[in-house]
Amino acid sequence: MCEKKPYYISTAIAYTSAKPHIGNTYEIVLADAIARYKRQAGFEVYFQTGTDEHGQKIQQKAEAAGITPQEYVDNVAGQIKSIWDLMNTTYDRFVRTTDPEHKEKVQKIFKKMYEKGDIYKGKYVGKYCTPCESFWTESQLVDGKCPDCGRECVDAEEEAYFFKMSKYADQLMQYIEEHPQFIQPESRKNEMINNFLKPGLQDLCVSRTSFTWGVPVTIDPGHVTYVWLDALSNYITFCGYDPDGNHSEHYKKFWPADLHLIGKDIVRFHTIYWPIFLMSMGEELPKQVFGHPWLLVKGDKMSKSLGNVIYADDLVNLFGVDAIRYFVLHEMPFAADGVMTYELIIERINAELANILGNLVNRTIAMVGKYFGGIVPAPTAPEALDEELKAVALAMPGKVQTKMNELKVADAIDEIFALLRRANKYIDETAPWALAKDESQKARLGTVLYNLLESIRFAGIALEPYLPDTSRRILEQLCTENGGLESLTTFGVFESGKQLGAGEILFARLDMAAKLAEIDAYHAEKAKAALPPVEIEPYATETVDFDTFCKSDFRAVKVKDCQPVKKSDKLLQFTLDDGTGTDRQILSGIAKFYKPEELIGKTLVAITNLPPRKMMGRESCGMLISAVHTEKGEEKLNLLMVDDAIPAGAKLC
RNA sequence: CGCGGAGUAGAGCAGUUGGUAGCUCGUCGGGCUCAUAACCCGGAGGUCGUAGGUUCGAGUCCUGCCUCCGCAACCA
Repeated sequence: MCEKKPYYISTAIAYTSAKPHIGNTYEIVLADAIARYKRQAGFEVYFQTGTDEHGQKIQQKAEAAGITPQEYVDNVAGQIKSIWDLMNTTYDRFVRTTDPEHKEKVQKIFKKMYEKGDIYKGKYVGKYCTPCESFWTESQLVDGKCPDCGRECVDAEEEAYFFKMSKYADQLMQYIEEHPQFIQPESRKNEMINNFLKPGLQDLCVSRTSFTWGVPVTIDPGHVTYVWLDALSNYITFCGYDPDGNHSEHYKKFWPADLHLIGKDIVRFHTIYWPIFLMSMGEELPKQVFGHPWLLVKGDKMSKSLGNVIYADDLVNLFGVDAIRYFVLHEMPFAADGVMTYELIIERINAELANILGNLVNRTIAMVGKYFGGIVPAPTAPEALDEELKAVALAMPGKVQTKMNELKVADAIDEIFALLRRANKYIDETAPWALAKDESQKARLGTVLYNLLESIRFAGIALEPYLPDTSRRILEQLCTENGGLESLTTFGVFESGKQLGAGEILFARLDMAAKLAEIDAYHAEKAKAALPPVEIEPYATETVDFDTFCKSDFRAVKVKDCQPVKKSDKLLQFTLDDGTGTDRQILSGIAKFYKPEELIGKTLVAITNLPPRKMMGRESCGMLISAVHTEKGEEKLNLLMVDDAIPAGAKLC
């Protein structure tokens, strides 16, 4: 047995500024599907993911939260890892750029580049917004003013280290031309060449002095390493690269990476800066960078301001892991952005997972139970009709391989579903229920069911990279092991004579309206839980002078009678004893909070010298005083009730 | 004229070197009853964004125009 071929796949490391949404999560699921497939195809896979934890934004967020940056990133990195785990992803290593070993290596890399002359000290010239303490480029300014605060910016400069990008431009251009697969998809490659390489690369500023949360530059205290130099290095520092040259066996085996899987928004960093950094270090370049498209919600980019952010954990709660894996993997085109809506998810689950896959497995197992007592029959009576089904099954693994080698995961899944569709058709063609009525057709019936079970086994194994949990459940129902792709070279490997169980529903059909209502309720509940427990009105910033305050005549009043006001769902009508001997009538919009009868006899507080006002045709002379606050987003009100020992009419001052 | 991509059936998409327009969903009709009202078959629905050109023949090649989108260099 020859040694397995290595395959190194990475995702971009996630920036720990906030919890990742389903669009971010798509990347790890896609990488996982590829990694699982490569393992299945016999590669020794190294799958690395993790978090990018430095930068000004994180420092600011931590300050705002009143915690240290390290505490902040520990928390977010934990959230990210738990979502990766929830999605059932099989990364081999989860790396974090705050790892001391990584930081030390980055420092050495920086120094090495500096000593080589690729990094030099210069001056960064730009626009500076003094109140914001931020540098901006001309192009970032909005109408010549700070994009953050809108105030004037001034010309300013600061010391900084620059990387000589142009030195390696020709070399990179040549690499891109000689390796047509390097940048995928093609349109991104054109973008990079035309927008960046052809006009000529400018030197890149690779240090910052405006904040401290980063990898310190050893040769010049006060400077921290540019986050991209820090972040991109993760692909080698955690793989066993040693700036001093004593690389680990792991590094020698896996570098250069076979695939950096990243979002299309950061293609530039991975196909220009990163290769050039590697050239400077004298290391080989990754074989391929794939800038995957984005997952849009109803055609819009997910963003907090649009309020359309969808998180993976919520989706998993609502639909289950494999349904969501299936959706993102199958619904995303290779190069264009994919669209996600709840309606679409439900449609896909019903039409494909429940109807085509789940129902096929279920009806087949049910027939084996009904006609053979659950014992797997032997295929003793083949007919010409069977050949087409067998041919589709046997061709499927090769078709999947072709698609997966092009990273066309959605198309690969379609190839497996083509077999499932063909199997459903085969049932119709052979009509097992008709064969069952004729005892002389028993062997033929058994053969038909065997062919179906074997086809399901093919699909079950092939689905493992995409729907790992479902794959396992299918094979469990067939009482067989996952024999890997090598068990899919012959049709007829499935063992007959075994006793199968009753079978279980793999994916239940969802009722569109009911599920959408459930989703609404879920989000409403969640939104409520996220609201602050108690919220109070902001304090008045204006002062009121003492004389003005004294003009308000507050009195203790006793409730003689209280009645709801007809045709009003808010108002209560109070008859009050205010100590004058004449009843005072006040209307108050608190019916939502109190029942009239529970207030009779209580001693309340009212302001009595407001001008009388008509409400619903009745006069209100004054206003009852209440305390108001918000609880879990809900308005709460409590009438101010005072000691019953206080006589009616007593003045409050 | 900054660069690039896209415009094909109600929706989402395929259409390699130019040779009779396909797939999935939806919709309508039929079949079947093993199964999760599922599965199977069939129909309707497109002047392939637009105007020209090359050609015996253009969704495919060329040119102009319209619309949408991505990128445009230190916001990581």
